[in-house]
Order: sequence, then structure tokens, then C-alpha cells
Amino acid sequence: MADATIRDVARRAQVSVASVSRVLNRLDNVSEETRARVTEAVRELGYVPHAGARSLSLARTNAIGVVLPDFHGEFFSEIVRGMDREASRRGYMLLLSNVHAGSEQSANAMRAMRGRVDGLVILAPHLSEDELADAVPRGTPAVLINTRGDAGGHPGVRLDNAAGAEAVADHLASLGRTRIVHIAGAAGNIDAQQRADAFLAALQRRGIAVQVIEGDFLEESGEAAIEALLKAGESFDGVFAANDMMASGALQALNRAGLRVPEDVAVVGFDDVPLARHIGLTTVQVHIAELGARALDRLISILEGKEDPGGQELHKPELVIRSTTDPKANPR
Amino acid sequence: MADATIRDVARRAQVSVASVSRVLNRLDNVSEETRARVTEAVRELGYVPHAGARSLSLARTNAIGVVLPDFHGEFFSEIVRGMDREASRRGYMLLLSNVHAGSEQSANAMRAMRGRVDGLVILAPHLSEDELADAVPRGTPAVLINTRGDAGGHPGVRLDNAAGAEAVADHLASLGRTRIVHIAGAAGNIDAQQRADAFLAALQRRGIAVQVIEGDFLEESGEAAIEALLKAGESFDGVFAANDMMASGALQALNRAGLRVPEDVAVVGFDDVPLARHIGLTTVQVHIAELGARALDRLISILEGKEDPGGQELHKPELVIRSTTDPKANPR
DNA sequence: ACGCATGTTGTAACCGGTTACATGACCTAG
DNA sequence: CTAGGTCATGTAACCGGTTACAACATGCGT
Repeated sequence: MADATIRDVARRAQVSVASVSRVLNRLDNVSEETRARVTEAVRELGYVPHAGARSLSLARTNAIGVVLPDFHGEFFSEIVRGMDREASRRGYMLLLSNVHAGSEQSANAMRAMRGRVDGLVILAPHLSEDELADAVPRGTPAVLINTRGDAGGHPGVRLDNAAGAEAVADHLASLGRTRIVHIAGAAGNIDAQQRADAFLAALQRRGIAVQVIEGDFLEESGEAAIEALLKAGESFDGVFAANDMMASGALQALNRAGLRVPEDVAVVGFDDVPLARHIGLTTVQVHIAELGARALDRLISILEGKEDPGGQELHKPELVIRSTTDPKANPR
Repeated sequence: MADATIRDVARRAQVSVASVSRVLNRLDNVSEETRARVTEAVRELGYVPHAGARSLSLARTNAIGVVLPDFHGEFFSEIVRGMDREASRRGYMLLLSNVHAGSEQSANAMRAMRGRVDGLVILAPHLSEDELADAVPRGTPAVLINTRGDAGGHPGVRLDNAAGAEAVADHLASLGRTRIVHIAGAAGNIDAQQRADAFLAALQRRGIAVQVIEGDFLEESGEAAIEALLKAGESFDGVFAANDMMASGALQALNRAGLRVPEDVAVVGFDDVPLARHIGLTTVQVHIAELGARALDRLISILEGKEDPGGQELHKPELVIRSTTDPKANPR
């Protein structure tokens, strides 16, 4: 037996569908008699309104689409958590879509959301400005997180990757480290690139040598990077990984090799995922969840017709110093 | 200017809406001429189909609703990650809804999903069987994770909490620990209750004393529990926390108090969140992501009309021994 | 008694897709 | 030449809600 519709309810309560709708939406121009009859019929039939149909006629879904490049590592968990918190606080649901592969798939994912969501939050550090511009359906408001360029005039929330990377350079330099390794993030990723560029530039200004190894943001690649260096007989006294997961992998490899952290090698990460605090990792604190919450917040403001200043909001991260660079810091 | 609809495209291409629909859905009974005209019009107008309307007429959304009690701690991140992986692999989107407060809110959240999703995955360890039964809309297939009782005949995926807790009891006993503390999970939570019950029973069979302190699954409550015990001058040589986050909090409190782990106090958690491996926590390994993926998998099978055996699928967890109980294990 | 304001209710169009069915063009076999 | 088949296309109903508007009842003032 198919689910009851509003017309079934109307028939059973002997009223029109308009009256049923009015009762369900708590409009006040309904007589007590009618209200009671409808309420009863709803109960008897176990009627639950069809949200899809409702949003079609209202042109409003109360849902927000979230497009993520992938769902791995604590960074994404955290950002989704922040969005979710804000969304449920403001009465919205989140429609998730993860994009593993290329830009074609991303575009499809975004298109597939048209008519299901009122707006989009897009985290696509691997898409070019153009790709983004034509992937977002025309009439769908969108807020971007960490995109390059101006991204088709969509408002956005951004992390000041350069400031973070420079703080790391300062810190390592002030510790007197002179043979430094940077484990970079995935190629083509805008965050990875900004971090690497700023870090190298800052060290160069100080005349400190850097060696760059490319990673992919996963823990294993941090481990592999260090192992490769050690095997090649390279020596270094400072490591900056482009994110915390790779830093964690690096720490494990260093531990296994019997190198002391921070005495022999200082290690710094980026993001400050929850794990970082637990392993005592010095890192660039990003307040990831807040970044997500802020993006959602702006999107909802736009949806509700409030003025939005537009443009890119830059969030400046701060270095937190823990035991992987400071021997006096409490290890864990 | 409002978004283009299929009728706009039809007008522009000088064909009927039926033809447009046929082209968009790649049906083959369309002439080359028509296909070209439609494709061109779509491009010119930047037309993107309205997924909401589409699913209304197809009675199919390609989305799955996920109801979670809250979104805190790695447990939920992991389970969502597992679901997401499976969902995107099989071409579904995930609609998230977090329920912070009571059963009323949970029921509303599930109802709000009717017509937006093809089915539900519900993780509601705090709801009673009855509450669940009438919160799930009649015609919506649902798969439950870790619910009590039989939950209205919905199929489910369950964790064998008792087996896990017993393994912990065995392990602590075999280490010769005799004064044991259990930091329990939130009251009213079915997992918390099953773990505590089985743990106490197992220790009782061995004649080992246990002291129970109630926590709430958050890290801070694990910390607070240990602090309270130490302040009260209690002494103990084994701690079993009902989840890893509380175990992590407990570890921190023990460290601060100068107690050695595992020599003075052995610590065991539950869940094996990613963090556990990093801090060397002995714990009950749950394969959280797989649990989520499995639930989704079953739901999709049901949606696609495949036979489902029904009933509750029990997943037996395994103890993984790390450095918080085994001094020989590699610390981190 | 009438006109008019007020309040409740129902009818039907609409949101933007899909698709059953009808139509008509064209081809082929008898 | 006609009957029947194939193929591309269009018309309109339908999915399940919302709501503008019309219709009607009621009560009031005059």
C-alpha cells in the first residue's frame, strides 16, 4: 500500500486539500472543527508530508549541498562537523557529495544538486577558476572555501596559507634549524601550492636551504617521504609537512629510525586536526570546523536575503607550538 | 532571470518537452537533428535539470538519509565516511541530519526526510524501540545501526558490544589487574549499557572488583572521571573506558598525575578510532567505517529490489593490544 | 430588508520534470 | 494502391504538495 498523500487525508477528513495544507502549515484561518478532523485523519493514516513535493512548489528545500574533493582524513571530518553544527542550528539539512576524480565529476555532482538544495558550499582546491565557474548552476548561490582567484564572483572563505607557512618558517629559523625539508601536498592543489610557495620564499629570504618532496596529504606519504630521505642518506634538522596527517607519518618514520624529535629533527604540520594535540604536534592552527561553519553561515545569510559583503573572507591561522619543536612543551 | 526549465529549452529548440527529456535521458528514439538542436539549446541557456522535480515524478531520489544522534568525536566522522564511500560508489548522495536533543526531534528529522530520500540509515542508540517505530515514515525503507530490541522489523547492523567488553575483561584479568575502573558511556545509550553490563558480569564471574563512573563519551568526561577518583584517593590498576575518546581523556589525567601507563594503570578503550593507533591505545577494534558502509550497502540492496535476509547482522569486534596495556608494544 | 466586512472553504493552476498514448510520416509487402 | 509496420514527435496527465482566487455563510449596521 503506497504512502498516503494529502489528497487521501483530505478525502478521509471530508475536507479539501487546501484545508489539509492549511492545518499542516499551522495557518490560523481554519476552524477548530476542520483542524480536529484533519489532525485525526493524519494520525489514522500515518500521513507524513512529502518534502520533495513541498519544496518543488515552494522553490525552497531547506537543504544545503556540500561538495568535497574527498572524505579522507580529519580535515574533512572537521569541516563537515562545523557545517553540520551550523546547519542544524539554523534548520537546514546537509546534502553531501564527494568528488573523487576529475573536474568532470565535480561538475556533475554540483549539477545533480540543482533543485535539491537552496545553495552550495564548495571545497574544491583542485579545480581551476573556469572549471568552477561553469560547474555551478546559474541560479544557485554558492560559497567557496579555499579556491583560487576570484572564482566567478562567488563569495568565499579562505585560509591565509601564506601567513601560516611563513609563521612556520619563522619558527624553524628561530630554532636555528638550517637544513629543512618540506613535504608538500598534492600537486595541483591550491592549498598545497600556496603553502609551499610561501614557505620556500620565506626561507630563501633568510638564506636557509630547503628540500621539497611531494606528498599527497595522506599519512603514508609523509612516512614514505622521510624514509626515502633517510635511505638516500640525506640529513636534515627540520621538517614542515603541508598537513598534519603527513606530519604524523613523518613522526612515525623518524621514531622508527631512532631520531629524536625535536632534538634531532623538529617537525611541524598544518591544520591542527584534533589528532595534532594528542601527538604533541606543533602545527598551524586553522579552526577547521569554524571555517566550515562560517561558510555555511554566510551562505544561509545570502539565502535569507540578508546583505552579504561579498568577496573573499581571509582567515589568518596561528602557529601552536607543541612538543615536536619545543622540548619543554608537555609531551602529550 | 530565473533558471531555465525544460519548457524553455523546448521552446528554444523548437521541439516538445518530451523530446528534450528524451535527449537528456539518452533515450535512443530521437533523430540526430533533434538531438543536436536540443543539445545546443541546453548549452545556450545553461540549462541544468531540476533534480527535485525529476525525483518527484520518478518517485526516486538517489539520496539516502542518515540520522545521527550527534556529530562529535571520531566515531561519527568515521561512520559517515564509511557510508559516504559506499554511497558515492553506488551513485547515491547522503542527506545528513543530526539530532541533538530528544526523541521528538529525532522523529521530526526522519519525517522531514520523506520524499527527499529513498531510504534511511538510522543510528539512534538513545531511542527506544517504540519511539523508533513511529518515527520512521511507513513507506520508507530503513536500516538501523545498533538499536535495541527488534526495532519494528527493520533490518539492522549491530556491534557485538558484549563480546568486545568481555574480551577487555579477559585481557585485564590476564594482566593480573584486580582493582578495575569502568568509565561508562552516557546513560540511556544502548551501547554504553551493553558494554557496562557485559564487562561487569565478566569481571564478577572472575571475582574481580569494579568501580563504575558514569561518563558521556566525550574526552573531558574521561579526564574528569580519573581526576575525581584520584582526588578521592581511590587506587586502581586498570581502566576500561566505554569509548576511545574517554580513554584518551583518562590517559591525559593519568599522565598529569604522574602515573605510568601501563605499569601502574592499564588503560583500554572501545571503537578503535583513528586516534587510538596514534596514542598506542589498547582498544576494541570496531571497523567503524565498515559498519557504516555495510548498513548502506544493505539499504541499497533493498532499494534495488534485491532480496535481503532481514534481521540483525551482528559484527564481532576484536581486541587490539597496544602500549597502554602492553609495555612491550611499540609506544606510538 | 439590504449592502458590506469577515471568516472559512473549495477549485484549479502551478512548481518542473517524465511518459503513456495518439498522431502522422514514411516504408514495405501484397 | 492499400494495409500494416516502424519511427520520431507532440499532447497532456501525472507525481504531491501550495496558494490565488472565487464562492459562500455569517453577522453587523442602517
